[in-house]
Amino acid sequence: MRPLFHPEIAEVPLEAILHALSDPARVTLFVDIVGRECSQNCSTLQAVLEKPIAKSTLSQHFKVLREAGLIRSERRGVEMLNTARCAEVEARYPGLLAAIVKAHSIQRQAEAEKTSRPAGS
Amino acid sequence: MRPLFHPEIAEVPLEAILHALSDPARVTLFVDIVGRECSQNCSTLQAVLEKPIAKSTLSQHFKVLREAGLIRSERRGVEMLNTARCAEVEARYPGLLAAIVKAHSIQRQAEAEKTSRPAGS
DNA sequence: TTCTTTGTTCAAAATTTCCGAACTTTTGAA
DNA sequence: TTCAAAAGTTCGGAAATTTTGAACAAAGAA
Repeated sequence: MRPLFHPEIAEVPLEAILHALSDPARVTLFVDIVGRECSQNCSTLQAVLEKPIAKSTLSQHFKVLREAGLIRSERRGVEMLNTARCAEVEARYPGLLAAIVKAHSIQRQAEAEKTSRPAGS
Repeated sequence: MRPLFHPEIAEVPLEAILHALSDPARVTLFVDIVGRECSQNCSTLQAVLEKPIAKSTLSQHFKVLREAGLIRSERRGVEMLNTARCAEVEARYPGLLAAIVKAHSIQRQAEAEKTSRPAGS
């Protein structure tokens, strides 16, 4: 298996970062990774998604996050441990990831309130 | 011609905003609109793009920005005047647009320096 | 009216994404 | 060792999205 490619943040276009996080599944996975103490493998992380997706699609999503410089994936035995590269991205694009993670949280909160109060109350 | 649709920011998923700005042409157009005092029509704004694109593609790009709640387009005679909806987006997702606009500026700056100093100097 | 300018819509081509099947790598059990 | 299971990757075709030229619509000027 070819070694995984991890670009320097300086090599990653801003558009690639935004594209990586413009997918519902990917931004959810990334925010979850950011919020964890310990790195987790891909299959475990899939559990945070609302809709189940194919294993090959999940692999592709992790590749997109990795090549956007957002996560680092290390092989640990048979699994991959994924960690966020927040500090590196922050060094180049200050405030970017924090704003997106916060926005995601705000959206989740709004959805939760919408669900608990079905129609105008 | 059907009236243009402008969603409430609360109705726009975060992913739609990120997707709208994940395209090189769209983020460039948007950042340009944000930086202008006066609203501009679509054709004029096309001049800020590096690569020329088809008129129909440009129209589609503005539609994507509009439906992501990022710009407001008003018909003024035969042309469309576009303005950014920064304040509204800021109210829901604090810091998001500022961070992206700033990141875009940082990237432009880095590209400029790279061009003036071709290979390691 | 007729022409020009600006932007939209439509349908087909080009590109990207998703998924199932097959494959690789590593671990652990027999 | 050998075999099987687990976790991901790769590949090829199907499905979805994007791009584009051509035709169309609307407003204003001649």
